[in-house]
Amino acid sequence: MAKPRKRTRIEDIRRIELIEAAHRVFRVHGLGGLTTARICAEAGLSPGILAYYFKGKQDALFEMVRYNNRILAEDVLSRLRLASTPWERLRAIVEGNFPASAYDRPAANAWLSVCAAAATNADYARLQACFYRRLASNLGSCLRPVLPADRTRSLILSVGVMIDGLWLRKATGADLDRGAAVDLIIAHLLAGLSPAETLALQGQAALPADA
Amino acid sequence: MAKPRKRTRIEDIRRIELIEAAHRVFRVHGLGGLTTARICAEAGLSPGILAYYFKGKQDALFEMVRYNNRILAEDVLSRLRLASTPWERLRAIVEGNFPASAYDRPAANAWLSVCAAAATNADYARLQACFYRRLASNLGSCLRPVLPADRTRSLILSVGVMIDGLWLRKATGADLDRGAAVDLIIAHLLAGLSPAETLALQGQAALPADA
DNA sequence: AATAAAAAATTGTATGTTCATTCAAGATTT
DNA sequence: AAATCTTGAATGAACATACAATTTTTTATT
Repeated sequence: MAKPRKRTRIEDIRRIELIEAAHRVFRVHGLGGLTTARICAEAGLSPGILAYYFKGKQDALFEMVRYNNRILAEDVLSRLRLASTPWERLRAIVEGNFPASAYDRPAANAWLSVCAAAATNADYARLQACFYRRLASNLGSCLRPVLPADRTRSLILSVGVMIDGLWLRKATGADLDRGAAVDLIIAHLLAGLSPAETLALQGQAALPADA
Repeated sequence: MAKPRKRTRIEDIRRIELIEAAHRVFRVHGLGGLTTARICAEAGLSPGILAYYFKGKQDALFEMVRYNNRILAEDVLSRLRLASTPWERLRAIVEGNFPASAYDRPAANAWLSVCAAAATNADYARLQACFYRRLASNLGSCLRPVLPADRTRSLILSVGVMIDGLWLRKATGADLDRGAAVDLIIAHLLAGLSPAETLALQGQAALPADA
């Protein structure tokens, strides 16, 4: 097998510059308005450069969506590290899905356009599946120790559905802020739990906090 | 003012044929794969004809989305006519938002791509706003007579959010059928209502059924 | 009814635009 | 001077739209 060529410093820098430029354009114009020319212009480079550092537009976009997902995932992770009870972990997961810096209309639209594109783009679909799997796994680790399996499954679904719905509503211009979104989901959780279950979630750390 | 020319029979027929053809292509390929050529081919006509009956592609697409919305709205309406208690009406609204004939992956994707496009297309945005307004108004007419204003508002929001989320999940290929979707929302409603409120909704028709 | 004239409907091609991608040439760094 | 990086223009594909030519339907006239 061919020894993979060691990356130049510049190559790494430019790739990141282009990915971040694409991300900025993406957040404003969505997937539809994302042209190679615009990305390069945003990065302050000439239009041909994109093909030099990426296999093509699709390749660059894919890296950009990964970059976007990583930001979300890290927000959740950093919040999880501060949580000690399952209930705090639950809250951390929900809050992490509405980052203060990203829960706005352009971002919601951008995310929506990726969901729509996932229908015909296997790479996007894979990223999305991975995203959902992580969310389900995170929620499950909080709920499973306290709730019966079917209740756990149903809450994982309904919380996931509400997160999606709240992002979609944001994309349509709904007058919702991060706090309202989180509150709605927390209220939904509380309504679906018995007092005893709530106490169990709040009172004891069913798993080590840094698992 | 000019007397509006009476429409030829053929003109009406062709417009509907083209709209329905567009709708079929739309359901399979989403907004992205919707080209004038494909629409005309699907209708069994030649590529130039679209410009004859519509101002352009955008015009045809707009009519097609309206057509799509009308199908949904009529499903809800016909169910509402059969309902006599507020609870039945509530259920009718929820079920009407997941028509047996349309809650499938292609349709969900198509709908998603319209939501994404609404970000940059004022016409789509207007249709969408109208759609949400009707949903909120329908739900409100059931809940308002029984619940305090803030509870009503919050349930209108959460049910709407769940409907959106369930469609979005469907678009990503989630293994959900119509029944599961409806059940999830009904369960959410029940969890959010006190026994007395549930009884009030089930027991008396707070408004005439055909209002 | 028959026929001619006009209007409407339809076709298929041509045109222009947008955009991703390619590449030869030039600039910069190693 | 060799390797790497960058440019800007050229190429070509996909597509909406415009339109001249042709066919079909309707209307008017005898």
